[in-house]
Amino acid sequence: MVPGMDEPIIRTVSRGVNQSGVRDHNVRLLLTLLQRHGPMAGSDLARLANLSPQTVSIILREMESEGLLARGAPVKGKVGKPSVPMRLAEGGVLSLGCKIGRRSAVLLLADFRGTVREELRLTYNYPMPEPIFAFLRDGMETILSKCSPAERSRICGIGIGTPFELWKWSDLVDAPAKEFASWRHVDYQAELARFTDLPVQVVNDATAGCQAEHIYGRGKEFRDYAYFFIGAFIGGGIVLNHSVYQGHQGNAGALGSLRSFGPQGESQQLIDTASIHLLEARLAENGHDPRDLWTQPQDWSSFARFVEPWIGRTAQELAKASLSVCAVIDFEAIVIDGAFPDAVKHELVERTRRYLVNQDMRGLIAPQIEAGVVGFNARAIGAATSPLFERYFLNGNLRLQG
Amino acid sequence: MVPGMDEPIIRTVSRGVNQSGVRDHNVRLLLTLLQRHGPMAGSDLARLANLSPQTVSIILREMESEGLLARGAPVKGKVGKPSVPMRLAEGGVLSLGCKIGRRSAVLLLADFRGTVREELRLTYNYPMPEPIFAFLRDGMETILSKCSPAERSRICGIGIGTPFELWKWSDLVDAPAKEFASWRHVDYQAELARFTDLPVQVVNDATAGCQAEHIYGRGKEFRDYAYFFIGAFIGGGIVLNHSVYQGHQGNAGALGSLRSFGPQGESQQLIDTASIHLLEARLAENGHDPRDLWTQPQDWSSFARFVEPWIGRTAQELAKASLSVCAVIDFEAIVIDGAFPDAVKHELVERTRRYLVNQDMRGLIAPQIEAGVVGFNARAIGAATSPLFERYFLNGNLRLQG
DNA sequence: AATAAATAAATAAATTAGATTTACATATTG
DNA sequence: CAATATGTAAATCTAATTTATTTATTTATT
Repeated sequence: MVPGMDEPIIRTVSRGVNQSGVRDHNVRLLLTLLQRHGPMAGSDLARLANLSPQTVSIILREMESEGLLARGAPVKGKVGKPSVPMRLAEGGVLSLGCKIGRRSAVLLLADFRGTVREELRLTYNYPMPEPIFAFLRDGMETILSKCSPAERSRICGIGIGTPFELWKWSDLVDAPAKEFASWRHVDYQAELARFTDLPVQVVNDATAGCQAEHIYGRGKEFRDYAYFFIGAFIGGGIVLNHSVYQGHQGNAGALGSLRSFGPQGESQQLIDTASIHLLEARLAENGHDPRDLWTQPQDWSSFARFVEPWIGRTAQELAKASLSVCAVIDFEAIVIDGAFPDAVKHELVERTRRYLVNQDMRGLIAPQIEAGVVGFNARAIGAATSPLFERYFLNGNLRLQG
Repeated sequence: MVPGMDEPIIRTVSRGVNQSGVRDHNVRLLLTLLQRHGPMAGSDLARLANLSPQTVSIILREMESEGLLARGAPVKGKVGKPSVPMRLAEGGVLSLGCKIGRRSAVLLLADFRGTVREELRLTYNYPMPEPIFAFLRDGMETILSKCSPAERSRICGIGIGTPFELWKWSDLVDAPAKEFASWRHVDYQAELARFTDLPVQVVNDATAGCQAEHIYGRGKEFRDYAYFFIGAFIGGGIVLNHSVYQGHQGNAGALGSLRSFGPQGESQQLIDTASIHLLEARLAENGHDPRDLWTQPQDWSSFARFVEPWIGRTAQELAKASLSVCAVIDFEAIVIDGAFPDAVKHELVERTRRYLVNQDMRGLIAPQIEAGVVGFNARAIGAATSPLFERYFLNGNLRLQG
């Protein structure tokens, strides 16, 4: 049995449970445990899940016969019968992810272990619906044509990561306001339905990044954390109870909208004080081409003169923002990632930690400040996980539909 | 940790489900639905819970025979057999709640429909463990002695609502630092175990207020909201997915620690800029007795000269704080309550609404600003609900154990 | 080195819990 | 009286647990 169903129903608190619900839950639980902890024997899964070995055995054999799980080499060296570790099968489930950003859109195909199989990119001066949907249509055709029929049948959906209320961005991205307003009425489901039958999930782009870090990166280390993704504009995501929380309207973790203060004490938002577009502007002012930031993603050394003060300012803002979010939820950690070189990321994290200790922490529990590991493609990879969670994994928190 | 315990055990996502787990869930679900929606027929419950009428029937009869539910008069006037509305039985479950505050402690006995049966109060200049535990011991004896044996057996626990890290308050409450530090190592479970076998839950006081508003007040109207309780010091709680979220360490909703700014632009916390102790200080400066604020809880008209500007300042702070929290979670609403007259509360809410529209709301969804209805006793009533949730109601979010 | 004992894993068979389905009695409206 | 909805008894079904068995291995003993 594949745990998912044709018409995904929101799991509200107010839902009764019956036997098939139990099985669905337990199947998802075992898949989720294998995803989080890596290959494991049935006996270990039974202990971890608090299920009887027999129940686990039955579910594992079923999933194995469906091709979702693969059998590892028996582990010897301990007393007793050798255990057979089970793992998520390579290519057992595939999904598509798309990220729509300030400078580029990415479409990729990944499997449920996080391996990216194909990746396509479209760059632009500012995003517009028509070229992006054309890119998706052609891109999907390209990608699907490389898949065997068996592989194609294992693709469980496509996730789109896009900023919240993109249509309000026209001034930020120097796009003609009128033309740009067409984003307002874009219906992703409807547009994609023109050329694909796959289920479509729409997620906030930074929340998608958070999702990627959560399942393929450092997220598993923490129960509750806030995630900052610093791209052209800073965004965020939040994790509660080991699950990404999207929020009622999909706008939880809108960390770019946290209050901040400009140099003259005027009220600003984090997006105005801790984003790469500030660095772009500084480069442009000084006669450099800001697009080099994106074309040389792992080497910003030629701009060091501008990058250094930007890191300082950004770290200061992140330290304050970290405490603001910890007043709302007692996060264990703050995870910072972004579209910048690893060296920049680690310097930023280090300095944020140093600024943090100087803050007023009365009534708060200081969070750990940690660097994310997924990096550039986090948003697209995370978008691809949405269909997986919809059908195969367990998500403790409610999620949006569609 | 206060609202928590030494080793918090957590119900993780990673738990398998079996038949008895299913029954437990469904029983709690029906109780929770009756609590939230009021009396209802089995047929309605079945539709709402998405369970078969038969399942609901069996569970209802069982709970009725246990005395948890009572049968209402059959409802006629519609085609078909009249339906029999079932309701939470008066006194079906009882619990104790205690709030420890700046100026007073309260102990009360309530039933699971929210009716307060007994209420005792202890006032002091500042809270200290010994007199408070003595008050609890004597108070419980007083209250229990008025109960029949049957009633006593229906008391399912005691909840304690107390501020986080109380021992750090000595300067705020003008208590001798050394003596006050004894709060640090207080173990509520152990202290109460000296004179009662009831299970003890410790919760943050403002979170308890939130819990009370959530189940007996306006909370049911919203799926996600932040709650401010303005007492001597401001505190908060948060609700996600129709359930109070306490957080990993019990310190979620530490809204008093939100960043704010003093008159000279210096960094402060909301607790310093939006609490009743500011008003107390102003009264004291002007030769009034600040304790009158607490002894005349429904009439502050004699201090109008000071109350009026305090409301203005507080509303301004609340408006900013509201948006800060909405950047973390896309709350539908902000609910404001406190230990002040209803007239003050409504003026505060009204003015917060007006200030809100002048804020920078880019990237955010404006929350509704609403007044809570539980008021003064919210924290103690809410504390009493903790044992109820532990045993009888459904809480979508994980909670701390112990 | 050969063999027996102990241990852990995996699974088949029997049992059990609790949900759903089916069928029906009942009380009401129109 | 027909239609309709509620509420429950009996039968059925799903998926869990429990009990018992097989299997592969390590460890101790001869």
